[in-house]
Amino acid sequence: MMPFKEMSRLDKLIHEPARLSIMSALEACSMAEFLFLQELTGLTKGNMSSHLSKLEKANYVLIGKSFLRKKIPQTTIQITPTGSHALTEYWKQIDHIREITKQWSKETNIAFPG
Amino acid sequence: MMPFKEMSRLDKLIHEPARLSIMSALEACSMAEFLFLQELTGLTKGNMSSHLSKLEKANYVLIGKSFLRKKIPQTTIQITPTGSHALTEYWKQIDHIREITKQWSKETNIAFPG
DNA sequence: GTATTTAGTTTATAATACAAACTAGTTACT
DNA sequence: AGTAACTAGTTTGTATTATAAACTAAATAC
Repeated sequence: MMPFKEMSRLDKLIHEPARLSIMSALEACSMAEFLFLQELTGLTKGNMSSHLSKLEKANYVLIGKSFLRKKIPQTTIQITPTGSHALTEYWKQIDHIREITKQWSKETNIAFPG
Repeated sequence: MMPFKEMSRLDKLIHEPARLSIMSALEACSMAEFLFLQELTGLTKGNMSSHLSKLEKANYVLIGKSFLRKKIPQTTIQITPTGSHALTEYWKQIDHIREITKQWSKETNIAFPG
């Protein structure tokens, strides 16, 4: 069993820490504002913006632009079913990797103890 | 509670999938040869070499060069206590993040149900 | 009417993952 | 003996990308 090749198949769009935090936050809220999300994650605006663009391009999030009282721009972000599924799969994959790594480790330590 | 900023503190040297697979493999074997490790991880030689250099510079692995029958070069790699500790901490951090995210998620869903 | 703030986007830079090209030595072939 | 091809890596170049700095557009303050 070769668990290690599995790691290279991790969804890199989600694996990146900034995006992992965005996706995790969005999974918890049904909808979030740009600035709220920024505060939660501690990212700069520029950073937030570009990461969100990537997530949007992959259809992991839905971005809506509206105006508060027809004046102040407000960007709201939601996770899509696709994104939610991808996040779930990501954690499943992490769990799977850890499990089979542990398993392989046990076998190997019998072969090469100490 | 703001779990999401924690993610940006993940040890990036370990987080990178290629290196995570190297470190996981090394944690299982007490010592591994370059080529064995390459086969396990599915990385190219160039890739292996540069990732190992980075891990060595951080003192996460110990690289030893010897010659088989005084002829064929053989590189052996071991994880160091520092590296082993870093890997353990990495998984701990992942667990912690997941846990507090789940917690935060629960709270948030009470505030914004549906 | 100018200055500052708000809510983002775009651009530029610095880091880095990756593979291709290279090195140094070994074995195979004729 | 001499050349070709293989082995075990390393170094170099390229392409991607994470990040922050600079910019935009509109609103409010003075």
